[in-house]
Amino acid sequence: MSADFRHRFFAPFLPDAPEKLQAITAHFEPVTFPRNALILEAGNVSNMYYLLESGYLRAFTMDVEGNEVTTAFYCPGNVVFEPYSFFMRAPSDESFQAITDCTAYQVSFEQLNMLFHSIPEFRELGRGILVKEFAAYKKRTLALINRSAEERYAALFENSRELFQVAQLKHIASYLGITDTSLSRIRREFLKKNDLIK
Amino acid sequence: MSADFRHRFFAPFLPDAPEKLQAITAHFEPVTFPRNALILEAGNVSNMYYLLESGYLRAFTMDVEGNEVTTAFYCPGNVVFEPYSFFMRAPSDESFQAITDCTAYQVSFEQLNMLFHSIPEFRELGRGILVKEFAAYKKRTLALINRSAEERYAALFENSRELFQVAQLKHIASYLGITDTSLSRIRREFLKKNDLIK
DNA sequence: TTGATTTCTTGTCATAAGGCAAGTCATAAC
DNA sequence: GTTATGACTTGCCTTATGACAAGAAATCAA
Repeated sequence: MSADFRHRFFAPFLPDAPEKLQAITAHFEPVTFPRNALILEAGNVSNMYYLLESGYLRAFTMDVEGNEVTTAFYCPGNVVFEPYSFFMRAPSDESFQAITDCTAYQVSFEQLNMLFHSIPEFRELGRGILVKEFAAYKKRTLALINRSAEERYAALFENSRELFQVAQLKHIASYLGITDTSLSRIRREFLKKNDLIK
Repeated sequence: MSADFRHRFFAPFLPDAPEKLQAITAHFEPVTFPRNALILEAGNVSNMYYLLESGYLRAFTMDVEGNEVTTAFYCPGNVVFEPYSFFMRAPSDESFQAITDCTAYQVSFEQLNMLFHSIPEFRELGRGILVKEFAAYKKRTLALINRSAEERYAALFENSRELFQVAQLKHIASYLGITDTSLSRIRREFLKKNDLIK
């Protein structure tokens, strides 16, 4: 049978410690966000750590000219938090926004820290999540240096087609490091090449 | 008086626990690297965590076409390690290379983990270093999206002029996301504009 | 010293992507 | 319905950067 999402998420990391698993999942409480909701606003301290069960989110920040730049997309199954603001208790440069209705589980900084202190395996898991996020970010930004915009578009498209049905073109564009105008043209060529035109 | 580098590095984080400070610094042993030495080779597991006391290092990886891309420069005072490989015990995608003779202090994964388990303050410090590295990386790569190559060059130049006297142009170029040809031209224009021509 | 190798510069040309503005289309507000 | 607003497309032109190749300068080896 399928336990709830929290349980399915953490169980593989604690196969032999059901009481610890229970202690952890009990602290992640369900929460929902309507489409367009701001989950975290830049300038505030990120105080919640989320497991995204369904729906899509994006992170964005403002560049020096005041333009929004989407820095991340979050898909179902992802962990959502801003590491620096969350752990250093500092104002966030980034905002999080729901791009569809979402369901998630959340835990506060205080609760998470308490769990880290009391459950070494959970501490290790938390660090693993952080370093995996970092590695994924490095890998993604490497493409900004050595792949063309069309290649970056194709990679994102293959990785998450559903995202393209819910995210705005301008958000995808700034995530890929190009303008919405360019993305519109790239998309046209891409669909033409791949005979995906409706 | 000035204690050694390890002590100066860690003392501000443990002002009230000299015995813990001593336990930590005792596990960081001095090491030197000659210019051009490969400190970590891609494919191997990163097993050492370094505090760089003097000299400069770079991290690099290979892109899909087999070109070297410099992903980071490390200056005196920096912490040097590859988080994913180090903590996940996985082969590294990146290599580290000394670009000058260097002196550093190193601690192994086993020793660091032991210290993390036994000294909660050190654990917090370790996490702080990791999230600061991540935040710095995010900030730097954001410039790849919204700043021109010349602006990225100027920022790096201001941030670390000494680096420009020791790092090769092609390494700086791939770090900035441009070719060495373009960097050569950008540098010429930059020096002209700023009346820095010798 | 000499030659070999690497590093850096410069020229010519091609191209990816941006800036700007107009136009279409869909959606929400009234 | 009509209008207003935002989302996306397209055209025209500019520009930053890349590709390639030749030459200059620096470094290293013998």
